[in-house]
Amino acid sequence: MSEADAVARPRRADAQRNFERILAAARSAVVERGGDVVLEDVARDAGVGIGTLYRHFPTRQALLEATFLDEARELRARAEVLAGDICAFDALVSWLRLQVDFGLHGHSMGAAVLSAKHDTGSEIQVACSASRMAGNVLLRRAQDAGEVRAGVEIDDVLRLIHALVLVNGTSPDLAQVERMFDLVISGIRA
Amino acid sequence: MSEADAVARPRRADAQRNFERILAAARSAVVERGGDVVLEDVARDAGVGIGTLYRHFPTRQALLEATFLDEARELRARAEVLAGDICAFDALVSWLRLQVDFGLHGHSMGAAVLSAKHDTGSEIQVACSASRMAGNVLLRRAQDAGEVRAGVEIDDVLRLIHALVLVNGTSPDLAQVERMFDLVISGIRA
DNA sequence: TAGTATACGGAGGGTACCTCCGGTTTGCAA
DNA sequence: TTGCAAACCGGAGGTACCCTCCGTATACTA
Repeated sequence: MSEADAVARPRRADAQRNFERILAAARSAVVERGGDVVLEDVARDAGVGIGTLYRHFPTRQALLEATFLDEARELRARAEVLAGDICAFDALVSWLRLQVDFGLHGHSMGAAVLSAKHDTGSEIQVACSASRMAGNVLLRRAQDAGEVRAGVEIDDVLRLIHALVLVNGTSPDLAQVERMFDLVISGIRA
Repeated sequence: MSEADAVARPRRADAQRNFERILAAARSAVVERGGDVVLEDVARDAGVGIGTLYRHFPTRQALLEATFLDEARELRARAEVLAGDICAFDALVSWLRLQVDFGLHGHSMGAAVLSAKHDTGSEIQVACSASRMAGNVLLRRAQDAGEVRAGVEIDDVLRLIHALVLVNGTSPDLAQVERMFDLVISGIRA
């Protein structure tokens, strides 16, 4: 049922090539222009017609999600590494800070995408879920260590962090972002 | 230098009437459709041409700010009332919750507008400043009572609250909003 | 190499934004 | 009251972006 299965019949070579070109163009466009990319520009940068772009990514959202997929996967991987850290609380904080860094450093759309609702089973949904679960491990560990208040849920924390990123999207005041981040961290602390 | 002074020469009667009609239409449009109102619809609802709308409100932002002006003023007034409360902490929390309620209950654009940069001296900027200062009184009082951590700044708290509202703009899960709000409150608590 | 499923691309229709300017209305002065 | 200049109105139209549709081109298969 997953999209990976749907590619059982391999794509034509040109289609595969264009898919990758579009994604690459979209990535750099999102990095430098944020979430309100002009899709026609992406197509042009990719050396592809607008129709081709829309065939591969039926909606604007689909393209942005694809752009964000790598990031979601890396966040999961990082969480799993951090789960081996000695200090449970520091590990959690590091992971959360990573979300802020990712969000601010170009991929400002990440937060918006992450906080949106996705079709169950979509690649991005799966990746986000996995990332969230990995984060949840960090959270629970910190709670077991008595360093994070009981009752705090990973979804709420993440959503708050993403909100923080979103509102500081363009031209962020890094000092303020830092203080707001600290505010959130204080909020979860036991 | 304020806009109020600029109206020294009174507007023509029809201009005044249209100004108010447009504002009224914009308000109800924003309440039911959020920040991405279609300005042409607003003009039609106001019984006015699109050109007239743009003369009174040169930019989309200007219209939204005008829409939000009352809210900003009321938030200030509420803060000043709450400053008389017995419990400083409760007063602050009530005021912050008010921001969430206002933000969620239709005026979902409020947060976005509030968190944007405005021209110094503009009506909205003045109103926001006043509101923020009134809120700051509540915060300082709670800090003096030892109920809020020292070092917490009103700007950071408000921005975080507005971020919260923004990210829960359309179809908010009220229970989650509540939990996120609690998270913020815990974050400022001494 | 020929046939076919697949993919390409851009013209074009739709929506919303904002500007511009000819025509109209209003308020004031005589 | 009447005339006039300033102020105002309204919508046509240019721009930008979105997304769809379908005739043409291309890559795979036999």
